[in-house]
Order: sequence, then C-alpha cells, then structure tokens
Amino acid sequence: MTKKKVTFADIAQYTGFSKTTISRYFNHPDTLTLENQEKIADALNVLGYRENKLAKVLANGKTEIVGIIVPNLYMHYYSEVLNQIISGYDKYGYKFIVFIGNGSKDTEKQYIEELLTYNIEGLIVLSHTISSKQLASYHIPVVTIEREDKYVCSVNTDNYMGAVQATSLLIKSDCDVLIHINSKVDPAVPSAKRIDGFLDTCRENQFPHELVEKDIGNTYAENYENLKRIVGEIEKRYQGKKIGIFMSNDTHANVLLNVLLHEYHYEGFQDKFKIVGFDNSPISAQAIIPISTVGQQIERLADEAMQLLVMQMNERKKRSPKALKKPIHKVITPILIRRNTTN
Amino acid sequence: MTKKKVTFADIAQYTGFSKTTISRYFNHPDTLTLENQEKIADALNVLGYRENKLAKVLANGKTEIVGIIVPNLYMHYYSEVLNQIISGYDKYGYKFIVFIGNGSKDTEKQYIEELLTYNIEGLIVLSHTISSKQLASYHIPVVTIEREDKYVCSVNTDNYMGAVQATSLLIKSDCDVLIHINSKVDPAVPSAKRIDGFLDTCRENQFPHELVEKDIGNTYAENYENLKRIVGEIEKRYQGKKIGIFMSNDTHANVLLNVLLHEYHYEGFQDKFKIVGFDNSPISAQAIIPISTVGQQIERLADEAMQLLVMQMNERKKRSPKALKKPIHKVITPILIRRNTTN
DNA sequence: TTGTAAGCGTTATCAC
DNA sequence: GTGATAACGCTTACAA
Repeated sequence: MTKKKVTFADIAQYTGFSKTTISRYFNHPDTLTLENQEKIADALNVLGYRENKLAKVLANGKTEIVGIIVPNLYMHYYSEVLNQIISGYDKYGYKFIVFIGNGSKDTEKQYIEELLTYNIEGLIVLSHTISSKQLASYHIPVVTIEREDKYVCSVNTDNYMGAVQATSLLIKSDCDVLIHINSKVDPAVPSAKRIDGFLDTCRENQFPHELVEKDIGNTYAENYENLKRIVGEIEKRYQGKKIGIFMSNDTHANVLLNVLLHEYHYEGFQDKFKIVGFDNSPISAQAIIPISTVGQQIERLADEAMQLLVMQMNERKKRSPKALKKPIHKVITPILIRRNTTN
Repeated sequence: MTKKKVTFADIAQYTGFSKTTISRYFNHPDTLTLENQEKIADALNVLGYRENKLAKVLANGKTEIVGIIVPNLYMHYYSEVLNQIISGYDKYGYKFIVFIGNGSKDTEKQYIEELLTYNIEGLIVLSHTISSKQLASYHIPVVTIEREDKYVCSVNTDNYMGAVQATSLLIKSDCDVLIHINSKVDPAVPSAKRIDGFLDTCRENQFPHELVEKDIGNTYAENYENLKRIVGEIEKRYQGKKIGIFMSNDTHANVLLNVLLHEYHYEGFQDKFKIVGFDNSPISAQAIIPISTVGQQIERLADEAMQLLVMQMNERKKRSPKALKKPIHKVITPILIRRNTTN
C-alpha cells in the first residue's frame, strides 16, 4: 500500500494547511485549534504517515542516538551491562548503535569516527583500549563504565568495598589464612582496587595473607592447569590450615572449585577451603557448589551511566552549554552474596 | 578546535571549487584531475572535515543501518549471536541499532516503528513475539534466526540433525534406554525439530525411549527441584538400566548433572547416566564434569543471516527491485561436541 | 493561530 | 572535468 513515503507536503496539501502547521502539530500541538489538530490527525491516518527522524535530525541536530563500545559479549558481565543500558530506551528514549571492540585501538577509534558521522549525541565506553584523554578529545558527552576514567565521566563499582566485604566474609568463615588470586592489573583500572581492599582488610585485622599476582590464562584448560599448580603450592605452604581464597572473578572461582573437587577429592573440602568470587555471574549460582560472590549492581550501574550521559547531552542542547569543569565519577556499592562456599 | 562543523560549502570556498565537485571527490574521484584531487584532499585535512552521513542519507536514502531485535542477552546463545552479527560490521559495513525485546508484542512493534523512522535498511529478528506474517508486512528486508519464519527469510540450525547426533551418541555410549527432556514447544519453532530427531532416531534403531515434555521452570532452584523429581521417577522406572538423557539445552543439562552428583552421590555416576546437552554454552565446558553437547555454529549462523539480508538490501537499491517470490530459508548443520558425560 | 521562506549537508540532474 | 540548481523531509525565525 504505502508505495511512496508520505511527507509533510502531502499532509499539508491534503489538509489545506502549510508544512509549518503540520510541523507544529507535532512539536507544539497546543498552538493549534483542537479542530485543526483533529483534521491533521485524521489526515495522518488516512495517508499513513510515518515520521522521518533523519530529516528531523538534519534540521535540528538531535539524533537521539548513543554509541556504545563493549569489549566483547562473551563475558556475561558485559552482555548484562549492555542489556541494562539498551533497556534504558524505555526510560530515556535514546537508541543505541553498538560496536564490539576487538582490542585494537585503531579499529576502535574508527568505530568512534563512524559513530560521529551519524551525529550520535553521546558515547558509552566499556572497552579499555582508548585512553580517557583521547575520549575527552572528541568533545562529546562520554561516560565510561569500570575502566580508566581520569578525563571523562564514569560509573564504577566500589571495588574496594567489594573486596573488603569478600575478605571479611572469609575471615568470618573461620579461615586461618587468606589468599587473593588476581592477574596483574593496571592501577588506573577500577578493579585494581580489589587488591587494595583485600590487603588493607587483612592488615587491619592483622590476618595472615598472601597475594598471588599471576595471569592464569584465557581458556578453561589453561585456568585449570594454572590454578591446580597454584593450589598445590598454597596447600604445601599452609598445611593443616583452613584457607580462604578470594578470586578475582566467578569464572576463575568456578575453575578453582572444580580443581579442588577433582584433584583433591575434598568431599568435605569445605572444612579446608573457603571461596569467594566476584561478579555474581550465572556460573556462580550454577556451579556444583553455589559460590559466594560479590555482585555488581549492574542495573544501577547502567542507569547511573545513562543519567550521567543524559545530563551532559541535555546541557549541550542549551543555548550556552557549559562544559563540566571536572568529570563526574559515580560509585556503586556492590552486594555480597553468601552462598555455599563460605559459612 | 573544530568549533563548527566543516561542510562541503567550506571546502568549496577554500578550494575554489563548487560543492558538486567536492561531492564528486568522494563519490566519483576518477572524474577529477589528480591535481584537483590532491587540492581537495589537502583542504580536507587543513579544515578537519568529517562526513555527515545523515545528510547523505537524506539525499540518497542509504542509512547503512540495520535493526536487530533480540529477546534478551541473559542467555549466552543470544549474546553470542548478537556478538557475531555486530562483528559483521568489519565485513559488510552495516551499523546496528539494537533493541531488547521484553516479550510484549506491542512494545516490540513499537521498536520496529522506531527503527523505521530511522530508515533502517533491514531488520534481523531473533525474538519470537511478532509473527513472520507481521514482519513481512513491513515490506523491508528481514531475516529471522531460529524462530518461526514462514513468511520471511531465515537462518536456522539443523535442529533435527543435532538431535540425531545427540541421540546417536547416547546410543553409542552403551545406554539401555534414552530420555529426552524438553518443554512443550510450538511446532513452528525450529527447535521443535529436536524432539522429532530424537524420536525418529530411537524408532529407527528400535531403541527403548521416553519423551518427557515438561516445563521445568525459570530459575536454578526450580530447575533443580523439577529435575530432581523427574530423575527420581525415571530411575525407579528403569532400575538397573543405563540411562542416556538428551537435555534441551546446556543450562538444564548442567542442573541435571548437579542433581545427579548431589542427590545420588554417583561418584561413578558415569556408569549409570550419560548426558548430552544443546548449545555449547560456556557452562557446558565449565561444569564440574564437562558436558557433551550439540554446538550451534553461531558464527556461520550470523554470517549467513547477514548475507541473506545484504542480498535483499542490495536488490532493493536497484532501479527495478524484484521482491523474492518465496522467502529463502538457510539451514546450518550443528556440530557434536564430545566431552565427558558420554563415552 | 497560521504561513513564508530560509536553512540543515549531502546527492543527482542537467548543463557547459 | 566542472558548476548551477533542485531535491531529500523537516525545523525555525520572522511575518501576518
């Protein structure tokens, strides 16, 4: 039916009004008589009008589109954040063009360039490759989530607090010594605070502890072998002691659990080992023994990010926009989730 | 620096050419002298030009934007499909506006309407709520993935073949009786073929079997309780027999595994039960005993979908576009992944 | 309350 | 090879 597109011109002709009046019907309906509003409304139906946002954008500059760059969707954390952000459409009305970073700084910059050609109003960045300084240089509203954020607005989980919660839980679980296994993390990345939180809590409580800073690989098999070795060493070092292990994420916590179950046949390994993970990803709940973990409040993380972005985008639409003097950094407290790998 | 946007007009003025020539520089560079090409290239750099795709779109209608509607990103299968499709940007150049269906037909229709106002060139649909008839009525290129697809182009996994592979593997694993646990599935949905594949294979081999068609809930706890009960009944019914269970997906296969391990203390439960899942989701590899499964070739699924869509979109750009007489349905063969829950 | 006309930044159609 | 000029569909002063 709708062969050609119906435009304001068609409606104007049909109703006898001018294009301007049709435009006003959409943007300032109250400036028309009710009668005329109805006339136009009828015409819209009869002709089967569908608005053309692109034409609108060309005229007023508001795309209502936000760009997102995620490192990957393989990790549940990222897909859940993406999920929550995109679902924000219902609340904020912004649409999202999504790019998946492939780790290369240059291609990610290209992605941003491409997004800019579409006049996106703002950008949400979860990938780590592009520095916040670089991001700031684009002079568009930006919010980063859980990454280096010196020069741009950001939302982060309170990783320090999360680590404190995890460590405290292990202490309360009657452990004799505490271990934190993590890869070497750039101190500028928020998750580096997990290490600080662990160390500080142990020290404050004058609790025996050890930090194992080692990259344990990217595949399940690599993780398994590396953790098997690490656990072997730890066990030797702390014979007869009850060991609490704070893992940097749930995926690794689960591998650790499997290692202990398989290699050490601890049917009652719970007497010997306690485990806390991080992220509250599905695996932590689905593991053979549900794993205690620190859950990021992803829904809030996403919502705060959108609020921060919307604020910047609105400011920009004002007659005399004022850039923020300082980037705003929001922090979301994580929630400790007690399951079966701790008391 | 780049206070105001640099337009063709600016470049034209700077170089002394007309806007037309600048446009030609981008679209038909070979019709300019090399000398002039360089002049313009220089100007572009000096002035810091960035193209405006929206203006371009208004003039020629090609947005290079495709809409995607996914039911959720909680299930790894969907996030992985999304991942692969979006990554197709590097190959096909299309950008993606993503919506997450919330199960309501009306809101998903609204999403499509919104996408249409942006003149998207095509649509990829993974969510199940909107009928293919309805989708076809929008008269834009559409491809669906693993869902009802009567009136539109689609790409699906060969679910029947996957079920045949899974069932055969269980037979080869020396089982005495085969069980398939699945919820009640609409026969129009491709995954319904898994049931057919199971039943046909059992019958052809004259193998004892049973189909358990039951909804086992949406949470881990529900899954656990339901499967515990189901397994209890099955065990009673087939005492002393080796039971092969084909689960409809890996998440449930993992719960089943945990049930068997916990409730039945089958250290050597492998002698009694064999399990095959479906999807090759991360959990199948990370489970305490890695689970054999049928893996969908998601990368191919996504790529075929894009090819099918690009084909339709290109046809539409021709002077006299010809609509397809019949929708095209592509089928991708899944791959059996043998791990430790089968021989 | 409504209309006129000039943009918004490109592309396409003619001319020259 | 290059340049006017008219679209593309809508918004927005400025008038009336």
